[in-house]
Amino acid sequence: MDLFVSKYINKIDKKGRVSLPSSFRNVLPKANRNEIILYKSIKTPSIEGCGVGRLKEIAKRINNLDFFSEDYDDFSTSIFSEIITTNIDKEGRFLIPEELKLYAGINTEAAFFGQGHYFQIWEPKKGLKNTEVSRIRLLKEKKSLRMMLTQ
Amino acid sequence: MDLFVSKYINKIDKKGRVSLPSSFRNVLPKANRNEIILYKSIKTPSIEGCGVGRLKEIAKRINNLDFFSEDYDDFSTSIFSEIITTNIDKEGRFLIPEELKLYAGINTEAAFFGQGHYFQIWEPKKGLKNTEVSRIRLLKEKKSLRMMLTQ
DNA sequence: CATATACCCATTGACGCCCATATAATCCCA
DNA sequence: TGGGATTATATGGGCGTCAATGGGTATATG
Repeated sequence: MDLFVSKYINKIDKKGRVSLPSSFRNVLPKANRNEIILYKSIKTPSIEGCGVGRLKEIAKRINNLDFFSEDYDDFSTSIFSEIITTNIDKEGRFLIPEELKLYAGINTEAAFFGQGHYFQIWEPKKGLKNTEVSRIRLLKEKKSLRMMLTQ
Repeated sequence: MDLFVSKYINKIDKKGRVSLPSSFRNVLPKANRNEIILYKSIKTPSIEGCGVGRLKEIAKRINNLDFFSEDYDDFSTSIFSEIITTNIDKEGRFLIPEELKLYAGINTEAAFFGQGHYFQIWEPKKGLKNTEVSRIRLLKEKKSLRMMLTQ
């Protein structure tokens, strides 16, 4: 599987280390399997992460926005200037920078949520709440979640 | 046959393993015959499953949504983070995650129902009950449909 | 020199792999 | 065509490996 899927809740130890779920590590290209990038999610109090290869994709997305719009500046500033690269140790663990932990309200545990080509890291309770709200919003709006899944 | 059809009731052993019915295994592409994805059914207290190929389809579809829209987040959260991939061992067995077993009320036995391009896993009694209710509903609708047509 | 980070090793529990058996299905040949 | 032999499937259990976690120590970096 070459997508980030499922969710995991891992502990943060005294040194601040947390294991990137094994299935997430396997998504990273064999070449750069010991490095990921992290940045603040724009729309939620969470951290987003992915392999370094994904940077190009993000750049493309932003490039597709209207160059003269405020969004363009906002996104490119908030995302690019805030991106942090972090190394994964031999055991598959990495450090979440203090600033990002604060932003996401993370303390002793981190919840990893697969999002396909990237993933999110949440304070567990907030993350689970968010999933629920997301699902309810989709069902309420009668958006065809079912079609997405079954057709 | 490249469709999931028929129904089977299999035991869950002490280790939590259950055999994926042989005919279901044969539906999976030879390439990814040792991995399936599972997720909570939206409308019923059951688990739905299918091969990983479907997941890639879904990923493609979500990726085509506006990256910065709320829908994008909702879909990718509700789908990717809720999907669980699980491996099938040499004997054709797999583990049903605890969370999904709870959702479906499954304990010692699992009932597999073919649904064409995907399948459902039920607590046996609930599953049989559901087929019956389904059948009755269908008959009722047929009846009223016929009345509509002939009156 | 002090703090932070990387590397090494250890522990625990879960999971995958292997082997075994019983029952059912299929085959094959007289 | 009948009946024994072979194969497949569902199931059970032992055991090694790996993932998640904890901690000690070296190294780096300012």
